[in-house]
Amino acid sequence: MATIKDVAEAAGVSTATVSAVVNDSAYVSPELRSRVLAAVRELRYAPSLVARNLRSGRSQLIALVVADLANPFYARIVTAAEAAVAAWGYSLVLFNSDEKPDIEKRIFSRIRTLGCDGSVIVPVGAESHYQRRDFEGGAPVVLLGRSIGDAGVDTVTIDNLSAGKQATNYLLDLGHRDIGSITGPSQLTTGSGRLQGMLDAMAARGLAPKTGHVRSGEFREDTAYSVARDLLGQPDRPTALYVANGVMAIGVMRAVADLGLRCPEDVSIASTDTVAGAGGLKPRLTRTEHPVKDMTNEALRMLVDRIEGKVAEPSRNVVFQPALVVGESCSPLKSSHIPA
Amino acid sequence: MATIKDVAEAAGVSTATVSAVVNDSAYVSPELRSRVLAAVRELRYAPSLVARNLRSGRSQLIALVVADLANPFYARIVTAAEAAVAAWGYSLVLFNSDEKPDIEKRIFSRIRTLGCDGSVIVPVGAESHYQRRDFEGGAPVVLLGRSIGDAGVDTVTIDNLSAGKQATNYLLDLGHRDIGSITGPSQLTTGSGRLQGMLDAMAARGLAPKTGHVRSGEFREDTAYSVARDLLGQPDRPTALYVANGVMAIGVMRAVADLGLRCPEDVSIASTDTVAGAGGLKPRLTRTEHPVKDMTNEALRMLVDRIEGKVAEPSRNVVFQPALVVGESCSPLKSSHIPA
DNA sequence: CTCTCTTAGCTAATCGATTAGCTGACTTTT
DNA sequence: AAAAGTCAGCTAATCGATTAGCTAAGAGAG
Repeated sequence: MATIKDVAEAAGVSTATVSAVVNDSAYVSPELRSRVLAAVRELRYAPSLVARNLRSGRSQLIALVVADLANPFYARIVTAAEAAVAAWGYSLVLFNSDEKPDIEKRIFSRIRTLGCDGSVIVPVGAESHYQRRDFEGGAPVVLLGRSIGDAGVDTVTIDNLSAGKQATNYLLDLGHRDIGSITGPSQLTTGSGRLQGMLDAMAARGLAPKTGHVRSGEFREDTAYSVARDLLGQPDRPTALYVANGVMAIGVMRAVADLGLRCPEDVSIASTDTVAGAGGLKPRLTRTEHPVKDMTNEALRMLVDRIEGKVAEPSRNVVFQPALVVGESCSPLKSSHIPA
Repeated sequence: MATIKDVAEAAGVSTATVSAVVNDSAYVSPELRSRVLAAVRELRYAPSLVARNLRSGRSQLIALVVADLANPFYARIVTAAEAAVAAWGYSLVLFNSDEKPDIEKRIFSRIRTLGCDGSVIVPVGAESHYQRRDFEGGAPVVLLGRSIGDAGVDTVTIDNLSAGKQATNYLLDLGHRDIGSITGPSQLTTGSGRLQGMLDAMAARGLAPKTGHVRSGEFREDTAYSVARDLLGQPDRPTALYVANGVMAIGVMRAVADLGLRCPEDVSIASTDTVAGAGGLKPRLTRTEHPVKDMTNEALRMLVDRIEGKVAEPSRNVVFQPALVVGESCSPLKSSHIPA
């Protein structure tokens, strides 16, 4: 690789002049300018980002740390982030913390040594992990997707409460009163928040799920399957179910089919899904979806603002609203279901 | 960020000593060593990769360029690559060429200026794009997934011929003789290769598909749906179909259902799929799968070998074999199908 | 006691680019 | 004609780490 010195020598000028021509940062006479450009072409010179970075303290790199690359939700974040990062003129360095806080810690130090200009992180650790000191002296950070306690950093999250509310209200509007739920783990905000939203929606109409009609499916397909099978096999099964995520919805649909029930005729299913589609299920699911692309774009916009020093505020928290997407998995409550 | 100078000052030693301690590259007395380590911890010093880079000419970065991030196949490559790259002590810089040769070209120059130590590329351009001169003077490259003409670089590909053969042989072994195929675009090796394998397998038993029983589904679900619907709606429909990829298989299954046919009772379906599962279709598909993880690991092993100068050969081409995964979408030919 | 050998740790050059600040030629002003 | 001003282009410092080569102190030999 040719260096700026080679070019300077070939053109019979100083490196400063070459730099001025290449960056168009100072006036250079047409005579010298053309000699420099000729030498650049001749030697196929491309300025080394590494050297430029050392001087400027910038790396043009933005790190993205996701919790589980194999999960389609994060895969979509990666897709959106790559496009956004490229559009802002940076390159994307990708890390997978695999839901392990200790791996995440090692990644953080790696990001520091790489000199990344900033990072978008889907946090996996407990709140304590993200106290400001962890980022102190380092590059700006935006936390994406999962809400953790206020760590004094920018965050972009989803309104899980609203997701549960929207899906449940849809079922309520169809006339359902006996609604059950397959929930996620209560220690995750994605689990507890959505359930709380569902309960809030019902409470707003003076209702509450029957005892035993709210079960944890652990965000897992197999668990959701067995829990749903048990719940729907009972004589007083709910007429509708709110399922707190997409993989569980697949398990629930399987349970419905295996019990000889039909969806939506016998039971209405509404869910919250992080990504579109839930694997092309047969009756397309009525669900709330996360605006993954918008969220990711916003996270990167916030990050780039910080990197380029355009923001003064200490920390901003943007909350996105999920969107209700109506499929064919819900039907109005049939009169036969209405108790006498 | 603390620099090596700050640490040297704090510990009362020279920068050379700090470097020696940090890199364990020379003997340092326990006394000084501990003072240095204390200062490192105190100042949260992490050596700047940028500076180290400039000196060593290495960047510890490996670029991965995929053709379409939104495609689950490439998403799996990304997942496997991130893990492999991390295991080798590098970091992954991710690019999406979006199937566009001109974007790919820009990415190549970006990779050069970033000073990446090497790249794994899923090529999208025509052969001419990858002639050796494009990489000349640059870092080592391994082409992954798609085979292009011999460009003098290392490649890791899949045996598409074998994929078509294996799936078709399975159908033949079940007694099927009238087998049709929904193929991909013939200009792609993944399209033409798999079809050729299917034809070869039949020819090996003195058979050939009937006229009109081989149709192009363009690797698209909707096209595959309408083509399959047309093909299977005819009175002399084939008893079995070989579908050349996973998304098309979803379309075909939908067509089967919409025609009131049952799989595998009325028609057997075997496919080739790049990733596992094909979205959890109802009768699980019998298919050939790509060993994505193994392929990606091998590509990175080859790349790291080159980067670290362990290989002499001009170029190596590794071809992986697809694996047949038996599901429930194929059944033996029923006697009613056998012509009198 | 002097000379040589060893070696811990330091000084300073280096990687490639940017840029503050200087030089000297030329122009303008009085 | 001398002083002042302008500015194209150069010199050299700088970013942070590594490392060749040097220094000086201690050990061992004679």
